Amino acid sequence: MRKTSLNDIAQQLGVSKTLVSLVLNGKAKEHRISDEICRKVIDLAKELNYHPNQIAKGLRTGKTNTIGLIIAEIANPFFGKLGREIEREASRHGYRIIFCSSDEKAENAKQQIEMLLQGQVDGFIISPPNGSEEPIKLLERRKIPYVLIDRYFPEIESNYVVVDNFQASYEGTEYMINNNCKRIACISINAGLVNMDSRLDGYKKALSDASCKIDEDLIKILPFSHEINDVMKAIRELTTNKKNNIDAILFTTSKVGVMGLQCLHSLNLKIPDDIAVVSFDDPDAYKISQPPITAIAQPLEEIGRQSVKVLLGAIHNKKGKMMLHQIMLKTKFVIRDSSKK
Amino acid sequence: MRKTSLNDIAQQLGVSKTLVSLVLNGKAKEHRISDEICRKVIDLAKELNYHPNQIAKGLRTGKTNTIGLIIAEIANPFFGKLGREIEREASRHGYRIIFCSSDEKAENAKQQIEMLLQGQVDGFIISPPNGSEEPIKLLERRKIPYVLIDRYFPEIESNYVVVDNFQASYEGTEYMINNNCKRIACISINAGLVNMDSRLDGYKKALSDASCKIDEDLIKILPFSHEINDVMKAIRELTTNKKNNIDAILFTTSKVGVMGLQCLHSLNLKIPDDIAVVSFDDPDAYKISQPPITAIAQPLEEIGRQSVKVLLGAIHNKKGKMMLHQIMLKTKFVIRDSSKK
DNA sequence: CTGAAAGCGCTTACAG
DNA sequence: CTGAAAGCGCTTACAG
Repeated sequence: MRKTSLNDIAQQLGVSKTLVSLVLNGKAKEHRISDEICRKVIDLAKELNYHPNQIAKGLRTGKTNTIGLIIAEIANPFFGKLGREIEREASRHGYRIIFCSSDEKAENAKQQIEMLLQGQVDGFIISPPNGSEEPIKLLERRKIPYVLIDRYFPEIESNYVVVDNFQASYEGTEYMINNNCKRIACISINAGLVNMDSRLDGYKKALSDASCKIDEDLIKILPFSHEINDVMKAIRELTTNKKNNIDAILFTTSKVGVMGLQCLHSLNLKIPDDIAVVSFDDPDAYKISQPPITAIAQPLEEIGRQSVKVLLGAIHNKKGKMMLHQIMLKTKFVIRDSSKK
Repeated sequence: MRKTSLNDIAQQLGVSKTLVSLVLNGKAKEHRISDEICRKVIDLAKELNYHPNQIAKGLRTGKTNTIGLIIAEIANPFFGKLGREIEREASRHGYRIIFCSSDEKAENAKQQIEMLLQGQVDGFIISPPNGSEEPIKLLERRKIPYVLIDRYFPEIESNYVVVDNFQASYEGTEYMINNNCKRIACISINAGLVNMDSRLDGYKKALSDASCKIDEDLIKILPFSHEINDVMKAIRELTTNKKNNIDAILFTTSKVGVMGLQCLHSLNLKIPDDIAVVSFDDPDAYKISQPPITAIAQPLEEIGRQSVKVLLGAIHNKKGKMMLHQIMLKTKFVIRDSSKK
């Protein structure tokens, strides 16, 4: 049972492929094709269960209706949920998603971008790892539509959709200060990426605005690829050294946060009495945690929606003036029991 | 900056496209093409940063090096992690992944399969929703390589990679029985799907083998698309009705389990003292839960690996005899504090 | 109102 | 050892 092609329909009807193509693409009117033939073509197409070969169409038109999504890790719930939203919005517009997990490695992202550049996607949504400026610039040079999410490179003028990390972090830190936390530590990752740096800056600014000392010993930056023992080491250093004397932690990602909670539990530290906790992101785990964890929730649906919208705008507008869309969304501060002293 | 094509290389070198294609596809030897030309072609290709257009290649060869992955929900951590493993293994073999979330709706899966059937993928890995026999049979008729994961249809002779749900469920239930649980409830979903039915059967068999009564009132089956209030309703019914008198719950998925834990907490029921808990799957949330949740962990890496392997086997073997691969893997029972009475 | 023809960028018999 | 040609399944000027 071979797939039916345009030609099959044309031959059975004794008309040209041109005609069939025109009709099936809804261009019958503008070419004033007779209603009778129109109907015949449409009926037969349905009968033969005709679906145009997208590959052939893609080769001819240069459009694939496919978006390349490059994120850190689809297994990371943050990106999983974001991916779902992106898929949902893309699907509304007839686009499919090819996804690649970069593991936050620039080399991976580079290879993945180059691979998908080979005529397979109409554009990219990318959460660029540290050091991946080069492949992004390549997209720029080649005039491939793309939009960055979660972070961006200040030195590259590109479309992006991010959240206001500085403000979010400021708010979370300020809340802890107002809840009588005196020595607030911060465990973060990925130094150098603009989103993470902003989170750190927001934390510092909140402290200094409240006339709290910024103690570099209370700031732990983990390597890009961190595992639970990295988090454990950081927490041990923070909690065993008496002079640190911490009573709260801000986790700047849920991946770190989830691991951090495991560590705190295994060290028998009580939340929030011993250590108050606020974390970026809002995975399921935070809702069922005892106590539930105060979260800085990102508007995943909105990020997904906007990034697809901006990308499709760029795809359809390729020839027109490239308008830059740089969108910064608000996070939502979800207060739960982990941050109450 | 247009992409360089085969023709560009051929023209600059004054040779034919044939030659260039042959060389770049590593068929120089078997066509005894001179080393000198070989080198020239390869060097120029590198210099021009040539990458073959996969779409054109796909049209010609009928191969896209792309796998269609249809799962319930990429935002569901179980499928997210599984997706990651599938991506990893596929990537090792030079394959990309287009993913679609069916939301467990047969109609969605059908549309997604039909869409990707239009020449876009070489094969499918599918977690088929209830009632999606028809599109699966379509693949069968069209001789499209595919492999089912997580569940299968007993009446369709297909490749699949699943876990031994009966045994897993039996083991979890048996463990609770041996831990002095007398009245073990089961909250499940998706009646009719073979994996869920097996989980229920395993639960029942363990009870009857231990001479415990199977009380249908203790079995709650939620609709396909369940939200937390469905779970809440079930748990309320189980716990408020005195004659139910339950002291343990088996959750047959982590999605239900995570919601269930939220409900138990909000009802102020203590785990494991009031209610012991065992759940299928092992999301992060179970590790940081207090107490940590006893889990029936699925071998995600193995499922991912095997499903890709089986699929690629089928793709490469298309003409050969279709050997059926039906793989059933063992789960891992991870005992934690939630199930100790 | 309709069709013949070119071409998207490849691969692959076929011929020499 | 190398090349001309056909063709994958479409779309789209162009011509009438």
